[in-house]
Amino acid sequence: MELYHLRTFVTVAEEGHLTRASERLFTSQPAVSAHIKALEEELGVALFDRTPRGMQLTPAGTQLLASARQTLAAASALQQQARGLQDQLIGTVRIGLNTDARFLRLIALQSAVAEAHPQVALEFLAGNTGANLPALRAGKLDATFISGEMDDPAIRSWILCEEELAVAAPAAWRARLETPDVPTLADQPWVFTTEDCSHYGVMRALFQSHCCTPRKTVLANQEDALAAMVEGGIGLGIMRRDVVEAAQREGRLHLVPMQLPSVSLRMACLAQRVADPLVQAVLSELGALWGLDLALRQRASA
Amino acid sequence: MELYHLRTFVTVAEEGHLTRASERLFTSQPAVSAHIKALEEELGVALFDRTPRGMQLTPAGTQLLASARQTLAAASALQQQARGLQDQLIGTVRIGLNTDARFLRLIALQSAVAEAHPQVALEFLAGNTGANLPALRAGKLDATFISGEMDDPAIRSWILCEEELAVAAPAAWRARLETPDVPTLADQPWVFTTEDCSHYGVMRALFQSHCCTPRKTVLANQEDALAAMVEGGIGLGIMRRDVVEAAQREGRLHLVPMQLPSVSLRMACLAQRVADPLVQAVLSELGALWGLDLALRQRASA
DNA sequence: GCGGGCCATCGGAATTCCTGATGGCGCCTC
DNA sequence: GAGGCGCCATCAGGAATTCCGATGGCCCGC
Repeated sequence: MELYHLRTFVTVAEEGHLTRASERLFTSQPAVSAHIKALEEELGVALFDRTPRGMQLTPAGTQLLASARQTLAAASALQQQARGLQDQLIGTVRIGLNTDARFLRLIALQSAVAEAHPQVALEFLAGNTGANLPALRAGKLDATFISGEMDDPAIRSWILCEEELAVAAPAAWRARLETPDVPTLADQPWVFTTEDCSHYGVMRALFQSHCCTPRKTVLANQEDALAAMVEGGIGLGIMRRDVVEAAQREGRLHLVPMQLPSVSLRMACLAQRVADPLVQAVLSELGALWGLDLALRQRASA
Repeated sequence: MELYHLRTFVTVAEEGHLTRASERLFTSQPAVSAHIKALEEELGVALFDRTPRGMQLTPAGTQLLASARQTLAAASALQQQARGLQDQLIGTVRIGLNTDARFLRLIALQSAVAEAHPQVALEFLAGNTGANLPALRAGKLDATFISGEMDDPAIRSWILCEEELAVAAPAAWRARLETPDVPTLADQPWVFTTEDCSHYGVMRALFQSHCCTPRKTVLANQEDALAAMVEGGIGLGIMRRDVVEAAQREGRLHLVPMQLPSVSLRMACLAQRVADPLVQAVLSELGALWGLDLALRQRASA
């Protein structure tokens, strides 16, 4: 039995599904299946019941899950303690992104961290809110930018700023969208994001409050792709207001005059990693950049 | 970082010596070196100072040693908890031997365990007190028979019986050893055992109390080999009294008329494994065989 | 009855780990 | 001062383990 067996066990227990667990663990489904099989054989206990709908913890599996978490927590505590003992902080911090580098002030962050901790490497990993949270939970990210609300007690997050959103339309649609009402907008084709993206929630809330459903034309889970499709005339989309404004000035997009609620841009990490010196290093410099006091604090109010 | 890294770390810390640690871990010295190197690189901390005399824990290594032990203890607790949850006890118990199977009542033990726990396999691994204790500490044995005193708090042991010992001589030496005094015996050639064998301690104590030293002719660390050498006329040796008596009746050995102190035959296991259901299964059946009440008890008085 | 979802297995590839041999360094003895 | 020994680090090759894409079996829903 090794720690990777336990990580797999815990992840499968949380997902109830081998394929989803393999995605969180960034490995393949047969690998996850083999980990569980090997662990069950070594422990001599069935951890899961296999059902057509997925993996269901057995009573024994439920009892052992806590011990597995304790073992992983002890190992994690050792790693964190080690980082506190380093002469100079050494390591790599993998940070998930959910929007463009300039908006997130990544260059300044990189410089600040490099200045304060020469032996800490940052890895900026493109993603989106929907992919980043699972990767964070799976331990594949050390911290991540996300947008929207966050109420998972296993995750700590700090609000960096409020992202103001706007409805973007192809420049050619300007005339027919001077002062549209919501049903008129719903009747237009839309470029959707994935459901786990905060923009999607804003869009859905908008239409639900007017009892109508937008026509989904296409889906794009990257902001660049969404912007390109809107500019290309495929449909409407929700983007950050400052981006739409800049594009409108350049004649590439039309900003539909409508007020949308903002979403909170956050920096998030696992609650149990908050004390990790590597995470602290990033939070500290990020806080300085955004004029905030991030650190070992109560979780920001949702 | 996996659990085998931590096992290596703890063992090297205890031994202060890569080669000795590799022997305890039943692996090779380069493998142990690589484990430590990999762990130090991952943690970003030097765990040991390399000296010509061996590996010396750094201050950071000393601090992390406790965390490593906690992690291993948590993993071990999970495994024990799993065994308690098995429908039927499943597993293998590796038992170290230090004398012949008949004396240790192994056949009866095997039958009793098989009857009570059909899915528990016993592995009887030949050894001696000197090799068995390191193997037990290294986790390569689950339990072991040993002889002699035991004062290591990390090990629990139960006295099964007192082994009466006797000095055996080649049958041809009968005439010159009718009623020998100790200096006379010391002047004879002797077949030694290794120093970690309890018989060695008895022999040394005998001569030290008379201020003389026996002549070492040859060394044998297996009882069979020792018996063969004594029968072959190479020298004297200390053996179990019942074995010498049986051989004398058959004319193969001469039992030198002299009283020796007895040594305690014990069953030992790691203190932290006492609660392990597999170990409990063996102790329970063994206790029934020897008419004793072994189990979750205070350690037997030394 | 058919298609889809889910997990288990297989064979081959990739990666990791181990081992025997060997080298470098420091210390001790002659 | 030189040589030998002890100890750890490295190397190359082999062994073992793990991973992955493909595929099969079973169950469920339409």
